Amino acid sequence: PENAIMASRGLVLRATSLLLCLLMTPGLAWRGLALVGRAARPRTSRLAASARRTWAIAEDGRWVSSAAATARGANDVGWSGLSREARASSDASSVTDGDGARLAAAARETAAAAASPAAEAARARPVGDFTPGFHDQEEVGVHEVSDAAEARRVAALLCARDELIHACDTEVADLDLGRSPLGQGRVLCITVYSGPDLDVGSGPGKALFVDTTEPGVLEAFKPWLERESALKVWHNYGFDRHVLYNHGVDVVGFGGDTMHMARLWDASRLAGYSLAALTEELVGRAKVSMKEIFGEPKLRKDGTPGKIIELPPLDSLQASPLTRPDWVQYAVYDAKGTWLLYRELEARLSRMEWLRTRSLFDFYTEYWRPFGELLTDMERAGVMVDVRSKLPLAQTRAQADRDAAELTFRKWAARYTEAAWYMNVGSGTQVQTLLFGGATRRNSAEVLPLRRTFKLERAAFEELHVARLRATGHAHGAEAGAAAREAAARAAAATAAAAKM
DNA sequence: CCATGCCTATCGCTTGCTAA
DNA sequence: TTAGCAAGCGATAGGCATGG
Repeated sequence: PENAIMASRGLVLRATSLLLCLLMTPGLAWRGLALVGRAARPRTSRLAASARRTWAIAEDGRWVSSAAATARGANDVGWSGLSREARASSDASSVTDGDGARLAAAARETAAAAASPAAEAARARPVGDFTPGFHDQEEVGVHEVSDAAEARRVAALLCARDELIHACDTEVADLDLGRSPLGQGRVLCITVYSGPDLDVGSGPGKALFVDTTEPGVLEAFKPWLERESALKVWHNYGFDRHVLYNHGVDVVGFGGDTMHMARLWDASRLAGYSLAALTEELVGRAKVSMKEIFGEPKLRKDGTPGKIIELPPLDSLQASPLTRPDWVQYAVYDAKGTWLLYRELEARLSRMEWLRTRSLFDFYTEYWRPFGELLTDMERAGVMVDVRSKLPLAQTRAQADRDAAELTFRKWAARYTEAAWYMNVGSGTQVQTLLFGGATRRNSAEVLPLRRTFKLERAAFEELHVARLRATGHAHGAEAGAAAREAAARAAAATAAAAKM
């Protein structure tokens, strides 16, 4: 249709998980039901809780968690100051080898030692049961690909290893997380882990860090990414496929999506389906978030660090020699995590029966995997919406329907509590008070308040009041307006009186 | 001493989301 | 479908400096 324009790609993207839910077989639905009882298990593991902790440096130079630091009154020894120092010494020791994480850790230790001689002893056994964040993580061996010639060489080697399953991930800059990755986002790097056997010249079992900000590198990898017979597994394939498509790379050779596989394995996970949660739980591999590794406290006007942690632009984390080693480790860690998770989920699904003689992994391979590929095609195409003629009509109709439903609700609610006529029907808190005020929570002794007071804009009040008078047939036209103003004045006087008390 | 302005932190409520 | 969570936002409290 000539007037139709493309819209709502985000809508399609969001429909992905819903569609996957709809695909559930009866067997799966039953499984989901049975798992509800698991809700009682601890939501957060000890590891996850520790990873979320922030760290400070005490006067004696030792690392302490923020809670402990506050208790000692040591939280004023700003850790951002130390972090800068650490980076300065990391710079001084010339970051040239790929051994970034260890180097940065050493730099931090140097800085800590400089802060106090007592730190030397403390360094061997840090306060608490773990060392700070990121450097707890296993270090992944890396083969860096940073120029076109090397990219061509490595991509050719990959093309010769179609028997392997290659786990891939990307890091992306210039992305608005609230919007679809189609048409926005710049791929900074691709990371690949193909198992312990692949050796591209620097030894077996290395992960690849492919720097796509260098000219010609992505082009050199394009043939492998577009190679149907090279099976690549991802965590949330759609996202990576779309951002790569922005660069003219049409990824095919879909080997699997660990997010979808996890959904098939357990469709009712309270912890969700993030790579971090799944790898921690299924392969016992903790992950520290980007914000915790690279976040810096926002400086207040007076220069002292504030409480808000900000993430620098991601392209600068990759480009700066101070952060690049940690960045490479971070990126590669996810690719290896995806590979490990794939293997684990393959094993778990293979142990689950489907059609008596077959397994849920067969089901995944035969149905969900091709459907996963199809879904990304659908997302790419989007949904045609006739914005000029159909959409305004649909909107008008939807709004009228909603207004009518709201009026019905107000009439009903006001029969029980007069003030409910004026409530914000979109507020969960207000609806909760109306329906459950005075009730006791199932899991605790807490009793929901029987009565709560909510603020209301004068204009909104007047509008609702007019609607109320109209609905109850007490007044019409100008009369209603006058009544509303009167009521508003009464309400304002009451509020003022209450404020004085 | 008080008023004022600027700033940050925090609170309560709404909203959107369940991935990245 | 649902509960629970967290981001975002406006309102507000409180710290601090300045100025009369």
